[in-house]
Amino acid sequence: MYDLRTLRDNLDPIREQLGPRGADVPWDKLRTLIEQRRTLANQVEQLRHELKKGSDEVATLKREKQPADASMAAMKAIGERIKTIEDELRAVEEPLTDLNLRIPNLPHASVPVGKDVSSNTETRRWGSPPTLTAPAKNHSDLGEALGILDFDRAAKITGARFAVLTGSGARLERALINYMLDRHTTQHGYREVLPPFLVNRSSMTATGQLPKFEEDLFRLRDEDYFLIPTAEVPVTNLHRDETLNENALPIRYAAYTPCFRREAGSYGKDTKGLIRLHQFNKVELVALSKPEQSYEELERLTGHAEAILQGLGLHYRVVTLCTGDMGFSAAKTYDIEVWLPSQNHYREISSCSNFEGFQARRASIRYKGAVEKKGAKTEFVHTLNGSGLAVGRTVVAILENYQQPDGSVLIPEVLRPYMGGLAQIAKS
RNA sequence: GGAGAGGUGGCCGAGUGGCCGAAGGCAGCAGUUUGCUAAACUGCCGUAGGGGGAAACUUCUACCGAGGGUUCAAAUCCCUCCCUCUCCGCCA
Repeated sequence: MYDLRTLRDNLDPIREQLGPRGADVPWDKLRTLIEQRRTLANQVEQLRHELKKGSDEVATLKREKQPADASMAAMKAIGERIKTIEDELRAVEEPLTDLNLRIPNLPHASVPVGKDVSSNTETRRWGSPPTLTAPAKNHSDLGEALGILDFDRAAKITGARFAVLTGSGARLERALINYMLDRHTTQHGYREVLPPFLVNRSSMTATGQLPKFEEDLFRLRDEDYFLIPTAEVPVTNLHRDETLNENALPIRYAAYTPCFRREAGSYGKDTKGLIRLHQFNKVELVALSKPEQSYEELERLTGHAEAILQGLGLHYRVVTLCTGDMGFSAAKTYDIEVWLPSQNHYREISSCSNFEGFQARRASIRYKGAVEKKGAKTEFVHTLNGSGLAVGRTVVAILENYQQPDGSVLIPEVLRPYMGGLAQIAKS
């Protein structure tokens, strides 16, 4: 969503900067609606001014016990005109707001231009792939053989794209959640949040999931509530409709939540295993910062997500997404991709984005200076978030990268305290 | 789920049709007084959008939970929805 005045004055530059991202925006219609809205709103304002003056006259006349019928009749006519024009205004504003909510964010100048994944750029790598003495097995075969993953029963009790973890598998998932949260809260300065997993339509609109991507979400039948696709939604919305004090920034939250996604349009992709599920666990990092510090904050936040992989000893690379591959709300995104031996390539395990003021405008999250300065304007904060990390995919990476020739899996050192000292998952 | 009460500015709280963007108080800011602190006194003190001005500022419009309606005129009357509180029931 854009400020209407900004949009009106910069429609062509915005269109140009969005490039292919703005391909499905009906620009001419948008331009027409903006102009119509302006004209109608001006008319309504003027008429209301007349009405207000006229009504005051009526009040004066009545107080002085003088006849007011003529004024009343005139004002009635104006009132009717206002009503007519207001209806027209509504008929313009509704589609205008809807269109405005469907325009994606502008990419930051440092983002590589391109139309798909082929234009993403690798920014850095850490570590190296493990040396396996036997051919790499994939995580679902390993997990099923170890008796810690059960996809058949998950399909029975729910359906495709769900998983059951049992025994050391369930404990590994829980250990990872705790390890991630502990590091982010005690070493990286985040405040832990445990939010609702269902949110309302306003929250989904504020962070950009709605109105454009409703088919990706699970929605309750009897209430207008949605299952969260990421903790980004409830956590960013903590401060919706608030004006924060400048001193409070930056605000950093870490939240564990399950995430629910319809995965519409991904039929046939990653059908096996834990990679793409309708429900998965994630520890999410969310930050609110002053605009001038948000890119510094993005680097920091990405580093915090990387620190988890480093702690676990997992090889990864960081990729800067190009303009065509970024999500709707993002101004800049780094994907962190972990090495998966069975696939012999990197898979996304975290996505860290700066949304600049895009979500903050939709959510009305602003800040103002601590000391009231003359001309100090209340401004929108910048919002950021990143996975730190997707827990299920971390389990995948551990199973595959730490697999042994006998089918057992070593537990990374840092997790052992969270696993009751367990050093290895073997078939029991 | 049933019954009742209520949502007004940063906070408390008055306002049941017009002179109300809204009394009064608290907090905040500026000043006077004061040996210091405190107190007292005076003034200022909401947000958003449009017009004018280099700016200080000025003017118009909107906003009293949200959205509709009645009326010349709505914080105030009517309808729908949301939220909070109290009691009862149920429940982890």
